Amino acid sequence: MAVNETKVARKRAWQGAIQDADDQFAMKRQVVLRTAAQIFSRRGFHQTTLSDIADELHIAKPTLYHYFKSKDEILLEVQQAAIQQMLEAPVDPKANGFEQIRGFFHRYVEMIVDDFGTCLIMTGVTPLEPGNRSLVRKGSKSIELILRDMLKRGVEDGSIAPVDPKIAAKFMFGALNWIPYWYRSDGDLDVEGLADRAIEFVMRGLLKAPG
Amino acid sequence: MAVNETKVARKRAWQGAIQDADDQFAMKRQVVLRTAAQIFSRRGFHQTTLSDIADELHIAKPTLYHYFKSKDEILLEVQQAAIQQMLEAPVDPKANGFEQIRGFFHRYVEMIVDDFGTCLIMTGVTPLEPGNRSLVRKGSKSIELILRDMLKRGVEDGSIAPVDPKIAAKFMFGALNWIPYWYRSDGDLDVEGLADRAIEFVMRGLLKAPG
DNA sequence: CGATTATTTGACTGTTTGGTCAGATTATCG
DNA sequence: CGATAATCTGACCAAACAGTCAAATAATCG
Repeated sequence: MAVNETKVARKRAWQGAIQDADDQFAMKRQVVLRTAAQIFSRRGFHQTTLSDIADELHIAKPTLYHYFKSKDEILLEVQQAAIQQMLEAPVDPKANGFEQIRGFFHRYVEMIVDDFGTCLIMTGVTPLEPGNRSLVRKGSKSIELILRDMLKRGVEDGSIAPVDPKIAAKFMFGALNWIPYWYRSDGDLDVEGLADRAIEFVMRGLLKAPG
Repeated sequence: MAVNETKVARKRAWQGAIQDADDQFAMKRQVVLRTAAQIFSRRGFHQTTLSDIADELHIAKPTLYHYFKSKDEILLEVQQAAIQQMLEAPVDPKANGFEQIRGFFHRYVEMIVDDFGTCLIMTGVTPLEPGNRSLVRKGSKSIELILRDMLKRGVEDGSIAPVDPKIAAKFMFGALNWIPYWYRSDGDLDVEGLADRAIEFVMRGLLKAPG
């Protein structure tokens, strides 16, 4: 049963059965973050108590405070992880706009179906305290600006049709950001297939010569 | 100042200055729902206290319980209102799939930029208690099925390109559902303009003969 | 007017839950 | 082993907040 496998894996991860891990502390933090991200996404931030997270990990609530200073910090780190995954992705500087955009969306879909990315979208930034909220907003904005620049580049180098980068980016992100609300990775469509479909849908409007 | 105008209007509405209204009770309920929807969308359901809503209306918290039996019921009615707005919209049975879809999206954009629709999307159903959550999910599903049927019709009557109605609908709704997260009706783009852009983006993938 | 009903509210309660803390347990290492 | 540090936890606290209730006020109507 998949559920029990997950539980076993989680317990093993927590107890440090993975021998070659050097930094237990950092590793356990990661396990907390992943678990929290999953529960936050499923039940919502405010419907999830710290005890819920602790129970899932078979530890006591105060133990969480050994690794994080607040519930808010947990959510912040989850979301920052998702954002960083996008920001540190390499971009081929030699590719034209169209190709860069396709690569960008491929990474974006992968990011967003991951626990952290899903939590970034489904939980949103509203639960965060103002300071942290601004941080995440800033990160999200950076990601958006990357796409906008690629769109501009594509229009200029003629690899895509002339579009308003601001508006186009909004609709495109919308189509992709909604994925966590309906996509289940255990269904017919695997992540690769999803990415293909998503890219096809979202980029059709960018084609110059129709086909 | 727009804010103060809103406040005055709200107070007037509450106090029943609108003379020709017959049913004060029903009217005040509506005012509560609109106000709640706005605050829920802005701050999130759990960040909004009933006192917040009451304060905005210049009434006391217990007064709200004269009109609604719980916070949950308020959210439920807000979301049901949005859904009903879509479900009761007329569909031209003589139009082909393409035209029906365009009309559908136009109404959908109007619904979603409204307080109720925005709250439906931004607050989501997770805060609702299970029974009510199912109700709203069911309504949303009905809306989705309407679009799917139109897509199927369009493919069959040849007015749109052959697409998988299920997947296409998901991406299309995504692009539109994300609107509340970025669109401000007080900016350059008015609702009509937004609807045009949205429909253009979302329907480009449905065009058979390109152009 | 007086009486009946609808509307409103100040004061209160019960519960939930994020967060704390002192002490227990376990691991590390000289 | 013994001591020092890291990890973990049971018991507790304080604040926030949905919801209650008895009583006050306002509206309706004979």
